[in-house]
Formats: sequence, structure tokens, C-alpha cells
Amino acid sequence: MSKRHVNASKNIASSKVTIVEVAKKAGVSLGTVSRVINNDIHVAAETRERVLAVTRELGYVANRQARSLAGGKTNTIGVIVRDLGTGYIGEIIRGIDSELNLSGVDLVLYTTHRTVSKEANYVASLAQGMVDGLLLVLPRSPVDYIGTLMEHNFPFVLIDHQGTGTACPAVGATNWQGAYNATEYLIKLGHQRIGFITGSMDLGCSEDRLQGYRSALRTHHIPLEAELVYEGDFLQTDGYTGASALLDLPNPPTAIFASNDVMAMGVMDAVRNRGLRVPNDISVIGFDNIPQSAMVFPPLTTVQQPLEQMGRVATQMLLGILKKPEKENGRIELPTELIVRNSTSAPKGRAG
Amino acid sequence: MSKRHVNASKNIASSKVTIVEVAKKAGVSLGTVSRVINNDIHVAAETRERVLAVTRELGYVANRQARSLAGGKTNTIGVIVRDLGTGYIGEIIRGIDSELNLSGVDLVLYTTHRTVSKEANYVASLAQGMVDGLLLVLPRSPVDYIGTLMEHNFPFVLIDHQGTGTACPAVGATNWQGAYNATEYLIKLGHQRIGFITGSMDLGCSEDRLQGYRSALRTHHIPLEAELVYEGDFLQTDGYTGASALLDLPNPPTAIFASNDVMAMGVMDAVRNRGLRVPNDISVIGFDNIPQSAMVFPPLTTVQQPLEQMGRVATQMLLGILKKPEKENGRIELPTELIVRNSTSAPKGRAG
DNA sequence: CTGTTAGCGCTTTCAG
DNA sequence: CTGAAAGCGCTAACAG
Repeated sequence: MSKRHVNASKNIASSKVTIVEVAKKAGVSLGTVSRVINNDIHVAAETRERVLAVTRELGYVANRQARSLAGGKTNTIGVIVRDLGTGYIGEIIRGIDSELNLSGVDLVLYTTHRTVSKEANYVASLAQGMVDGLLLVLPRSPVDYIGTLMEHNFPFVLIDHQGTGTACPAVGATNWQGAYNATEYLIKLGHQRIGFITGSMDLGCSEDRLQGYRSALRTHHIPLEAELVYEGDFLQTDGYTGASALLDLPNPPTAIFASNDVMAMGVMDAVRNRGLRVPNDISVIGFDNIPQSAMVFPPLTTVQQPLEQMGRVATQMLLGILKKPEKENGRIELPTELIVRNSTSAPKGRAG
Repeated sequence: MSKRHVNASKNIASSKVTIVEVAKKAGVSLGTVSRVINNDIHVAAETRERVLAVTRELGYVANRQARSLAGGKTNTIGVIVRDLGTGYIGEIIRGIDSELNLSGVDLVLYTTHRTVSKEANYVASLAQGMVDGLLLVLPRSPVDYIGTLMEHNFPFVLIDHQGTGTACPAVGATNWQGAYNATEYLIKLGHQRIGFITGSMDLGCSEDRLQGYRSALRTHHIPLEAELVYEGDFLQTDGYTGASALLDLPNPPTAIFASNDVMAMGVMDAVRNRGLRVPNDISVIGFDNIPQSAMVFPPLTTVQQPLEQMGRVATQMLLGILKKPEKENGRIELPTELIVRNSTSAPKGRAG
């Protein structure tokens, strides 16, 4: 069994509709075929037609690997995400996807499963020519490769990552402001003891939200108490255990602000599990405004992040860079917005 | 500016850490390096170590394009989906993703945006060697390429698609049975006029659900009335308009069965919008059991599809085929299950 | 066990 | 406007 033969049973490419076949059948050189399929201007209209006809007739499909190996454009951009677990990232991807679809660019998606080494690896791999540009969603350790990426002028945009130092193309949301507003809203409702559950503290956005919370308290002359801040990791169980811990305090909070909606749901569970009611006994507020937050009971007051829009904007930015690499691009912050629903109210025994 | 130079500003690969560099520095031939990075047994332990060391030192990263072009394994499988819009597909992907992660296989995801031509195109493209196998989620027109795929023994598994004719590896759910059970449940509750909103009728699963509904009615000697069946397309608005149409009937139904949860939510909206209550006035039942369905108000009675498991099983199947191509694989049906929540009750004025 | 060699399918000069 | 030729980085025979 020859090598070719083995491949034949493994690979559709062995149907052998390559550029060479097309060239032969159209009676031109393979260089010409290449020009045609790449919309090169330097081809006689008549020749182009003939080649195109053969192309269709033979059902020719360009081989992406070969194309990118040879140094051409891939017309696809790579997206690297940690996982598809939460609706959170899904929303962003939708934005990316629909924007990309508009300009006929393809998308390949890689998931890192929160594995830092995979992240760097995929970046390196994709940047080798597999894609024309990279969108990094909520990257864990961009420091590892951003340097290389920039050095080589490889087009990329960070999504939802607070740049640590280096200025590079990125889009995020006003996390600080969102958290500030939410906290202030609670304060104005009359709450004085407000519990806070953080997100993964290795993420800039978590830090920003925590600071927003703190600033609001400070502004309103409410003492910051360490015992009211619980460190979570953006998972629903963190909300549950965090809320439980907070409610076990000798002097428990009257409101709990979770750094994302998923944790806020965990908080609500914990509250209910103790026979307390939301918002009558405990007000709960989240962050993100994922679709579910409007549908839970009671509907969750939360801070909306323009997730899909972030995906869209980042994509436009990347597409822009692809067109004019020289243009400088900085960080864009999209506004967050407080969405008041029914999980918050004035603290018990107090007028709204 | 030479070609090489242009690439240098475009491509990280120009850092030139190729197999050749490694070979040179390690004092071996490039063939040997290839063997090492492919875990070929025929390399002296000592040589392997040396090469590996250089590999790390230089930060070598294999070029996927070149590798697959040359005919090697890609160690990645391709997943083709229509979109990421609904949680539905996200759940399946999660199953795929986590299963793949277990075996260290990478995943590339392509979205077709319901474009049939794209679907066929991606399949052809990926099958050319970009991936070792293909997972086709809810494919629109598999007929277009399944033949080719099978002819060439290219490994693939269909997810959630009722095969029209050709026997090929696929995993799905017992849609007929699920719809039958749901309808029967409604009947046993005392409902006699049950409205039904279909999914996209070009999808096998929609047909199966409709038939399940019909069979249940037939079994219980309830006449099938065409006016009680509304054709939808799996979108929330279809549920809304469908329910509205149904409720406008001279003799409206007392229960509505929507072919998926998203439409069921639309149904609930429509019911409420007319001042009617769920389930007191109208019972509503869905299909899928997406995460949201447990959180809406009232919590939705629905038929659970083992979405994540379907992803898992399909992936195991594909991985199995990759290992032993000769093994025959047929269709696997995973069981659906009726989840009773609070959107259903006995019809008004009748004891449960 | 290791080196050599021939491509994979395509893009891109460089000549005409 | 078109053909010829040189690789892109790697794998897989084939000889040692």
C-alpha cells in the first residue's frame, strides 16, 4: 500500500480537485488559476470566466492549509475563549460571529478550559498563519504572549481584560462605574451593611468591580469592613457559600452584591434556603445581565454589560486593524447600565 | 521589500523557529526532530532528550498547517453548528468540548448561520485535512455531502439529525417518545383540545415530535384537528404568534405544547398578554429543558433532551471511529424525559 | 536508530 | 496578461 493510497482513504483532498486539475482542464497554468480564485486584477475577463467555470464544474474547494502555508490570507480570524460554560461568553461570541458574518470572514474558535499553557499555545499556533487575526476573550495570562504578538505586528484585540500596563487594542466595559452605581443604588435604598462577593481576583474586571463597590461606600461615608467581602470565582456555588458565610455573620448584611449574575443566583438560593426572602429580608444584585437574570424569580436587579456589543466592537476593531495595520488602536470602554428589577428593595423595617 | 520581509511583519512564524532550526541546533536531521515531536518510538532516548531540550529552549511550536498539509494527523476535530444563538447548541458543544478535553484533542468550531452553501463548504474544507474528524450538529442538508464523506471514509458523526435514508454514525434523542409522553401527560390531566406548535419542518426532529403528538392523541381517541397545529420555526416569536392564533380560535385549546422551550416562553407571553394565566387557564409545555426553563415563572413543564450527553456520546463515537475506522457505527438514541413543573395543570373547572 | 528526499496545495516573484 | 519556478513547514517513505 503506497502512501498515496493510505491518504486516499483518509482524506477527501484525495479526490484530487486541486488547483492543478483545474489548471489542466482550463488549459492555463496553475498560477493563473491562483490569480482567479484570489480575485487578482491581472487576468483577462475571458480567462477568468473559463477558469471559474471549470472550478464549479469540478467542485473545486481551496485548501486552507496550503493557502496559509504559502503565505496567503486565510480570511478567517481566531477566537480564543476559556469555555462555553456560561451564557456570558456565548453572548460575546454571538456579537463576534454576526459581525464577522457581515464581512464574510470565517471564525475558528478554540477553548482553553482555563488552562494557561493551552492559551499561550493556541495563540502561538494560530498566529503562525492559521488565521489573519486573533480575538482574545477574557484572557488569563496575556502577558505571556502579548509581547510577541505586538513585536510581530500580529493583529489582535483583547476582550474584557483590563490591560496590565502595555497599551494594546482592547474592548471592555466600565466595570468600576457599574459596581459603583449598583452599590450607590443600594445605599440610597437605605442599606448600610452591604455584602460583596468578588469574582476571580486574577481578572482585572473583578478588581475593578471590587474597587467600584469600595469607592461607593467611601463616598457615602460607610466604613469598609473586610468581613463583608467574600472572595468568589464567578461560579454559582461561590455565590451560595459566600452568601451563607455572610449571613452567618454576627451582624449580617441587609444586601448582597455579587460580582456576576451566576453567583447572584447562588446567593438567592442560599437566602431562600434559610427561610429568608428576596428582597424583603435581603436585597440581591448581580452583574452582567445574562438572559436568565430577567427570568428568575424574583427578576434580578443587575448591572448590564453590553456583551454582544463588546464582541461586535472588538470585531470591527480587528477588521479595521487588518485593513490598516498602521492605525493606532487603544482601549475602548463600553458603558454598563444598572437594570433595576425586583430583587432589591429598602431594608426591612425602613421606608423605601 | 522582499517577500520574506513582508511576511515578517505579518506572521509570527517568521520568528523562524521551525523544525529546521531545531534540527540544526540539536545537531540532528529534521527527520529526527519530526519523529521526536510525533512521539515516534524509533529515536534514541538520549537524542530525544536533546531535541526536546532545544525545542523548549527555542520555544518551538509546530505549524498546524504544514503538518496537516504533509498528511499527518491534526489531533483536532471540527464541529459545525448553525449558530450559537440558543443555549440549545451551547449545551451540546459543552459536552463535546469537555469530552474532547479529556482526550487532549483540540476543537475548531465553525458556524454556518443557517447558510446551506456554507455548511457544505466548511465540510469540504475541513475534511481536506484540516481536522481528523467532523461533528455535525443539527445539520441542515447533510445529503449534500454525506455521500462524499462516506465514500472517502472520512470520520464524522451527526448530532440531532434524523437520517433520511443512509445509515451513518449519528446520535439523537427519542423525540417521538418525548412528544408522545408529554401529550399523554396533558391528556391524563384532562385536556382534550391540545394545541401544538411545530419546529422547523425541514428538521427530522420536528417531524418526530409532531408525530409523537399525533400518536398520543390517536391512542387516546382524540380527533386530530388541523387547526390546532401551528407551524413554527423554533423562535420565540413563533411561540407568541402561534399561541395567539390558537387562542383566537372559536374553540381554543386548553393546553399548548410547543416544540421547544424557547417557543414555549413565547406562548406564555402570549397567554399572559391576553390576561390569561398559566397554568390555570392554559397549560403550557415545552421541549428541550434548557436551563432557563426551570427559572421562568411559572417553571416550565418540558421534555428534557440530554443535550450535553448527546455531545459527549457523539464525541466518544467519533474518537472511537478515529481509532478503529473499520468498526461499524449506527445511530444512537438517547432517552428524553418528561420534567413536570408548574406550567401545567388540569383544565379549568375540572378536578386534577 | 537516523539522514535524505519527495512532495502536500497553494501563493508569489520573476520573466516574458 | 500569463507561465515557470521557488518555496511555506512538515511528514513519511526509503535507504542506510
